[in-house]
Amino acid sequence: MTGSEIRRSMPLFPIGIVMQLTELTARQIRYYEEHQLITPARTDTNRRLYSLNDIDKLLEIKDLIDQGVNMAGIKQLFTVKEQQALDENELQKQDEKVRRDLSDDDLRKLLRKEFMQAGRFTRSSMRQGDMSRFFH
Amino acid sequence: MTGSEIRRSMPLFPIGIVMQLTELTARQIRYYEEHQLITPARTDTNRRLYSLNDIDKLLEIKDLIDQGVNMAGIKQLFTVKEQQALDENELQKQDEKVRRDLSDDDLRKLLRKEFMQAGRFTRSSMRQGDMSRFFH
DNA sequence: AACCAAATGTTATATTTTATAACATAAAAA
DNA sequence: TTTTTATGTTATAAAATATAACATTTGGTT
Repeated sequence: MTGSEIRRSMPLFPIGIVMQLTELTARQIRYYEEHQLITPARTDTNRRLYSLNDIDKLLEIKDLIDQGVNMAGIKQLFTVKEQQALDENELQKQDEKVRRDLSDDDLRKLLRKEFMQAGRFTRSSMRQGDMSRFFH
Repeated sequence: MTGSEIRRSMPLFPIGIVMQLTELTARQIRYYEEHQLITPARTDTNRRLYSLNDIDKLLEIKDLIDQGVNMAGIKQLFTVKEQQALDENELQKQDEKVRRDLSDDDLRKLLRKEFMQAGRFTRSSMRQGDMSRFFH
């Protein structure tokens, strides 16, 4: 994990600050947590502490809600994006490896990965219908 | 003012977080404020809010105190460094101007500024003796 | 040694913030 | 129309913060 990723995931902000930064109410922020869209850390005295990543997510949530997406939709979007990020990371690592040492076997693996990547968003990982509102 | 400077001066952190990040007690942090080494913002309900800059300063203070510097010394160091930063900014702006349009007059001004800069730390702005412990 | 001031600790009290939970409500979905 | 979803509102308890006063420690002075 890189340094900036560590900093971005460091639990720093109490809910009051997060309210200001996101212009969400405490009720909303806790509700989104209840629906597992974020999982802030806790102090040893049970106070929630949010990271920069959490705040980014909350801003994304706010945006999506404005666009009419519900909790389930947002959750799906997050898992898809998470998967994408992992795939892209994997692709990049593969690319680097290829640049160092390109074997037939690696090439096959790489192509398979990129194929999977290209096929994203056509099926899988989202149950059909849920996201149909995006494609009309 | 640049974007990063704005972010670094944004009041974000309540004192509890600052205590963790700096490993200073609330008493110490407030004491340094009492001596005008930092001036955190206040919420409309009188809670202190510290910026990243404040936190950096507190870490510097901690370091200097470990080295035996007292409040007055730290204050002097801060004003000197502040002045330095302003001078450097000024120098840079002059440099840029020169690159665009170098007149004899500007050249004279620039040289005078750089001369001043070189002579820093020999006298002035610190009363002799206060900082002598640094130069033995 | 006795003293003094600087830096920090400790304690008490009042206010503010946060957590949890329950009930209320408006808008969207079924 | 009835349900569900997202959010508001209210009450209560616990934690965090502000202020101020007094206590303690420590290094330097006399």
